[in-house]
Amino acid sequence: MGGGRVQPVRAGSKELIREINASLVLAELRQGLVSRTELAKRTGLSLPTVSEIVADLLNTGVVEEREVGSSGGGRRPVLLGLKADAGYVIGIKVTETRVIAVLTDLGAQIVERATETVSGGDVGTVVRAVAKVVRRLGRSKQGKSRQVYGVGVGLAGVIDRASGVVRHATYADWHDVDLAGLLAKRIGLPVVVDNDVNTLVANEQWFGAGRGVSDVAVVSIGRGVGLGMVLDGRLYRGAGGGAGEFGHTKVVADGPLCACGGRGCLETVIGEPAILKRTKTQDIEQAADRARNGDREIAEVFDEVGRVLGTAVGNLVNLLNPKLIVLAGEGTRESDLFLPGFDDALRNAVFDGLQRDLEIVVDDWDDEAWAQGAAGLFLAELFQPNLRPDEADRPSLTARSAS
Amino acid sequence: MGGGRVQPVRAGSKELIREINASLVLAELRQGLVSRTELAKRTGLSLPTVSEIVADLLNTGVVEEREVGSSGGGRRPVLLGLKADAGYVIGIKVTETRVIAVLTDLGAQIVERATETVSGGDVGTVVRAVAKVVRRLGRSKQGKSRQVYGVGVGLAGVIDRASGVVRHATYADWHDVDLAGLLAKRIGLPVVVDNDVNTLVANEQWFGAGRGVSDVAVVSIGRGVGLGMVLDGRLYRGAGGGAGEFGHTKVVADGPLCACGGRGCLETVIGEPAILKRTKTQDIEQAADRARNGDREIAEVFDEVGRVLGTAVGNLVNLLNPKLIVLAGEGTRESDLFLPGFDDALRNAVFDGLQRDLEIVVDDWDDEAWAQGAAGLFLAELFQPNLRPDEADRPSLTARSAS
DNA sequence: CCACTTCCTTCGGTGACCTTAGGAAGCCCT
DNA sequence: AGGGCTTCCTAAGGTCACCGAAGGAAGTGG
Repeated sequence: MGGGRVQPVRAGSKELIREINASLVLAELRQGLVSRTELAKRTGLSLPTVSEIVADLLNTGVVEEREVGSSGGGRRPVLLGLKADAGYVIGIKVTETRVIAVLTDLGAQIVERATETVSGGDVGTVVRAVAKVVRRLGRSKQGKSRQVYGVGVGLAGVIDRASGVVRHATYADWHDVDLAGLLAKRIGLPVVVDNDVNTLVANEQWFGAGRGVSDVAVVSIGRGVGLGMVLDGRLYRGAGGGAGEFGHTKVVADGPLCACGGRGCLETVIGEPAILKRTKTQDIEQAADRARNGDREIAEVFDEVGRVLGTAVGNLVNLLNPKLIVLAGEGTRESDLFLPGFDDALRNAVFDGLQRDLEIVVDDWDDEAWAQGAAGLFLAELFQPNLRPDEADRPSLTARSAS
Repeated sequence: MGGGRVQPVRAGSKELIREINASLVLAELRQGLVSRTELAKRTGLSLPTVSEIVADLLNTGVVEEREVGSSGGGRRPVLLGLKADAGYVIGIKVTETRVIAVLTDLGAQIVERATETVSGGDVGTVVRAVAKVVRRLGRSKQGKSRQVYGVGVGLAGVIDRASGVVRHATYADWHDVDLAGLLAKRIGLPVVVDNDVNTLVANEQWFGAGRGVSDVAVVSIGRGVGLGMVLDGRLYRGAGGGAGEFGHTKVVADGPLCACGGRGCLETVIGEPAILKRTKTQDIEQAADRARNGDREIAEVFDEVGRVLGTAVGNLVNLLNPKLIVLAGEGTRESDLFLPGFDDALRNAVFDGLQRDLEIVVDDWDDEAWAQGAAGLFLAELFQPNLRPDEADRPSLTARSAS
């Protein structure tokens, strides 16, 4: 049941070696055009090995020889690059009202989009809607069927990623729904389901500000407050997939009642509904506008929101000592109003010495970006070697099929 | 600078395979006596491979053939076991006043002890004291020199484990002291230095309640409050080795001033000095006795301590969703007084659904156990394969020396 | 004492790695 | 234009850890 016992690593074998090394090569190729020789240098592998791996990848069609580089007095290198259109991945963000989907190439660049409205939050409805957009994106406008490697899905809730089971969805009354299984069966593709904040994290880690940084926390603010973490270079999900319930950490003793049943949750102070209530406005934009136009009381509310968030994030830093904090979500649109207070409170809360290398980035994402993140999540799976013993049927670019 | 860029995994090679597989075999052997056939089943390796690896280990002297098991109608298995006295490891806990050292076998069982008093907290003094106990433990009573694989050291502070540099020590004015380097040079053995709570964690993970559990948080309470974490099966230290400053998370807005310069730190509420101050006693035992004998006011203080800690730990659970929480340290001696409040507050703070699989264990450790933990930390190094590319000169049982 | 079971070893094959050598393709200088 | 030099890549051969299959070793039970 999630977490459980440790089987530290998968048993070593020739195939494992090849997967690891192919992944190393692919990881370098994602950074841009590189020659074989350069690849050998960067990965630490010998040149013949790199050549052989590259030959494999060329064969599969994932990589292509691009152009010829320049050199100072010698044979010129053949630059290799990922063949972005060698295949596609679909990323999906499921919200209360809509299913937002994007088709991306292997570089996570968006190629096409599709949306479906849903209502009711019924599982069947959502599955049907997802199947519909996947079908639509699965073929080009000329009607040709596309090579789609799989689908990544993000939604708010507690999700056991290993099994793809939604333990509990935030905006619907789902319990222990095997969404990945249902979808995989329905659309016949590998499906990865994860918490939506984790999709953002994956995107950050692979394509955004967190690229190459091994310890990152992404805090999403908006209606709720979410948290995704990359620890030691890997997305951390907790024993039961429930890590990151940042919005329900208690920050006010005997504070206001939260939808979760607890009292004084962070969300009850800095979530959108809480702000609306305290500013007596209908709409967050309206509140922000007023604050910007001199409404001191409302400005005060935003300032306090920033301070509370700053302290909470500061405590997070004390616990985890990340190198980078990314603030994301709609809530960042009001960052001009709360950032000063946030910064101040953060500085006060963070233990001396953890400050110096800490970086804070505000990154505004729209719904489409979340979907793109979901695609990135699947890509991450695709590009990483299988070190764990379970996950045998994970999708992979590096595990060779028929050679 | 610490953390930094990701080099996801070490390049694959035959040696890596062997290291991984030897580690798998060793991991099984640590659980008890096992036959070759059984090892093959458990590790997923083929029998010939297991035999070969075992042959290697027998050769090295780490493993030995013990006895012959029983079978139902067939050749009886040769049971293999770790040869505990094949070598030793020294674990050391450095405190303000003493250097406590233990010599353990490869099963982390204590074989001998040694202590040195230190005063002043000067780096040179500590190094000399450590060297002294190591020298003493390094030879048996008959004066024969022992095979010692290395030394693990734990002390309170922010420590960059990769380099063994003490960024900041809690009870002394050390900054950026390369303790591991100094010690290694002085005693001529591999040295691993880490935060003392992490030594406890290592012990829990390998030999205690956390054995085989992949997500554990160990909270140490006493004079200060510490936190060590195993996340995804690995000790987590943060980008700069500074993770786990649980004692300096802010729990009271504008609370009392802490030694760290901040306000409202957890330590300022539940640390031993804080309790003494609030109960107006000289000695924590005394306070506890009074509470147990009916002093309502003091009992109230302990109850509140429990509640504050419970909420803080609850928030920790919300963030990380561990499977197990271990409470350790001298502070647990008063657990009868604060546990009820702790439990209550914890239950209220933890997000629904993260509760069900959560386990809480109180584990009282004395100073010697911390030293044993330090030994365990080194053993963990010794038994685990090198997956990372750096750490080339890490001590290891599995990387073969001259065959 | 012979069938049967279980444990372990021996042997040969595969594949991924490496090192070494050498061919290919460019530059530069006389 | 052609020989030297540099750089990039491929070819060939060796090593080693894995595996599967076959078989020897050591028991039990009829």
